[in-house]
Amino acid sequence: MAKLRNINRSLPMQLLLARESTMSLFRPMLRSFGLTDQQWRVLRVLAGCDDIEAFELSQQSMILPPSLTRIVKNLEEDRLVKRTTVSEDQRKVLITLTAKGNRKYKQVVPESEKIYRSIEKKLGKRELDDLLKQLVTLNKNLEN
Amino acid sequence: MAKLRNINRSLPMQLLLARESTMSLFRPMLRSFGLTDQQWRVLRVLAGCDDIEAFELSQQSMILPPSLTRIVKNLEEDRLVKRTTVSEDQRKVLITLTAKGNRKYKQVVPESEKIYRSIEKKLGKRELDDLLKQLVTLNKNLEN
DNA sequence: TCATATTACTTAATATATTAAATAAATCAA
DNA sequence: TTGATTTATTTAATATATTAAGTAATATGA
Repeated sequence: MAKLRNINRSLPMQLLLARESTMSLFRPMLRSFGLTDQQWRVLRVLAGCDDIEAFELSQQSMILPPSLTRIVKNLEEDRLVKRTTVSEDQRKVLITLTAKGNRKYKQVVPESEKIYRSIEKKLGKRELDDLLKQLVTLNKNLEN
Repeated sequence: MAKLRNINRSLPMQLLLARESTMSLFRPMLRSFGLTDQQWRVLRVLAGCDDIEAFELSQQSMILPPSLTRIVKNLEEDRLVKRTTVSEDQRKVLITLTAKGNRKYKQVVPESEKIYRSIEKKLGKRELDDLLKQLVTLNKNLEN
């Protein structure tokens, strides 16, 4: 009978485990700021630009459009982001960070970096850089 | 102002992207068998043992207990798994694969391996093994 | 120009994730 | 032995993921 590979040899499983191991270090910090993982991904992208179209935000934050619709709605209710429509193309929606959103972002950044440096310390900077390089290569080679 | 690292240098983001790139290759196949990602993770663990306690299944499938409760309930409605309670400790629940569940598992395995080999071909076996080794190390070093 | 197709986003439906609280069985301590 | 604690699982509440369908604005072509 055909047997499936062991979990230790399964790329999808090891990636899932790695993502979880890593995020579990950041999650308590994000929650202490009242943010979910996904909300933070959105704020992070928005902090890197003046404004951005919904589709582009979806790509960069790796959140599918239907989820993004609700996440942005919730962030808007918290006054962290603002939505406007583009007059030249009324289908499009522009999303921007509010001043409050920017303050929140600036509060989280140093805490996030602190955690990141603790990971660097645990793994070794060289090993981490090497792993990152391999992941970037993987992602390049698998993108369809 | 403190600036956050670029996404290309963010381990959590690259892991998320890698997991997505990889799973997007398996997902259509799993859906064609009427399975979600998580349902497949559960079947896969169950196929490796006669029966298993809910907590242990939760660990091995990397699904939190509350999610597992519903996933197992759905799989039970599809007659792919069976639940029984342990007489020595009535708190515990044992989950087993049914004959139907085992047939489903055996159908999926060769298709899954086929996709895995196509990934090996795209990335190179040596590179893939190396990446896996690094991920296993990462997971070992970050487990609390 | 006007029907058709495409684009950008939203809504809907079902499944899963996360955290907290609840339940019930088993264990422990006085 | 019994009241308190712990363990194993489930329920509940809110947030997100995934796929399909819907809506409205824009672009395209005869």
